[in-house]
Amino acid sequence: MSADEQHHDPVAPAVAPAWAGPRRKERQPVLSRARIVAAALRLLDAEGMEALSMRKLGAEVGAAGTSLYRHVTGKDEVIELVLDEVCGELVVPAADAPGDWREAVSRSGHNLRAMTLRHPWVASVLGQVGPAHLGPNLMRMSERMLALFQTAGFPASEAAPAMRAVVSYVVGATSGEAAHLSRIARGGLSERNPRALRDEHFDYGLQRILDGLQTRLA
Amino acid sequence: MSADEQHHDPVAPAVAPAWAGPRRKERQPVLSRARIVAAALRLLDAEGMEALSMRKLGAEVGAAGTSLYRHVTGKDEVIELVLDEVCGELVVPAADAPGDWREAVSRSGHNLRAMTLRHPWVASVLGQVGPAHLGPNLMRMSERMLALFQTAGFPASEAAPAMRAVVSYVVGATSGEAAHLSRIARGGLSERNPRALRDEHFDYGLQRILDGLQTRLA
DNA sequence: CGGTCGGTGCGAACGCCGTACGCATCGTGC
DNA sequence: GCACGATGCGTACGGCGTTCGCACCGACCG
Repeated sequence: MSADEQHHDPVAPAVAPAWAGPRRKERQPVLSRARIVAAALRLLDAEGMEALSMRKLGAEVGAAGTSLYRHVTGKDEVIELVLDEVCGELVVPAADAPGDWREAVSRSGHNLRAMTLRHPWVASVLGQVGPAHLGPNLMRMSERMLALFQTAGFPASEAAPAMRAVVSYVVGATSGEAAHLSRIARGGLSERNPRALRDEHFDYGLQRILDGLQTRLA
Repeated sequence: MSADEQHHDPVAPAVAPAWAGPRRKERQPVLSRARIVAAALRLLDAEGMEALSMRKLGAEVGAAGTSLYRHVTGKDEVIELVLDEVCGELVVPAADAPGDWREAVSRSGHNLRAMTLRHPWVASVLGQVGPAHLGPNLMRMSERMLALFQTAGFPASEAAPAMRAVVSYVVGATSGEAAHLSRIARGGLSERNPRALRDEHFDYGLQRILDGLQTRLA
């Protein structure tokens, strides 16, 4: 056999392996940024934040851990990329869409919460990193939401603080929930609060914030 | 030399070291839970969450890293303990104190924020762990704050969600600030927002939530 | 007073981590 | 046909959390 598919293995047996036929399995896809963040997302959703290591991530894409560094500067960048990836799932209504601002902001808040509960590791990332350099997806959502407040009639100096208030509440409320879910998933305790009750509590706080913001529009 | 102060060193020289006199330096204070959490708090405040390692913590108390395990089950417990320690700094007014509920809750929120900004690593802990098993200090503060809402006249089913709304906002808003501060401290960028502006934005959101809650008391 | 015995500090070691580096390989443009 | 950049990877380094067994010490019991 030509020694071109088992390149320099120090303990390789001398016999020719039968699978020597197709030069490399299917090297078509190999490595790429997109493939890496997809694998990282799979790993994080399946096993949580502290299960993400460069070696495991390499195995997930079918490569050695150190190969990733050809495409990514390090673990931090992987986390930034995958965070922005899930931010692509966010939905916030356009500012010029029909319907009142309150409904639109409420939906956006629920959507942000739903995304974070789908990917509970997001809470850990936000705690550690904060949006260090917020990616394009997160930036886009941020701007869309700000537009919601601006067209609702909030004065220029208040639109941003108002948006921050809503987002802060959602992030804070959801962090607690996500940590709770992670603990459950990691085999800790059993589900205590039925889902409906958590939903109700979350919406209660969100509506109170919207009540408070609405008084500023009079 | 009596081999009782350099117990079993495989490459020890045969000559008697001169410093054999005072058997151990001053072994008076040695190790204890309190000493360990105090050292951990010092380390965390000085260098942040990811600088906390059992070895460094051991060095901080003047011991080997592995010695800590005689007093503490592991790193997680250290974090739980030190988190509850700083929660002892929290101040929330008594429910039967004079003054309106709104002022009391507002003060409590500002106090919680101030504590977290004094110890920015708290945000990381809340993100990762959530109050896993909330310690006695945190529990005490939680109950005091709940009492504030109950005596304010919130119906029994609303007092807890109302409290959670306020706490969630404060935690969410402060996490972002703390991450920002940590990045600044770690030498990243320069202070961009003056402190006063951040204070103002935080208070804006807090007051809007209180506005919203107040409407429920009519 | 001698002996034993639980509590305590610690060195060594295991397995994992993030990452730097140099080598082998491969596809591609001259 | 060949040189060269891009790419995958084995190796290695330093650090991490944690376990384990040994040395030591004070206290208690005879």
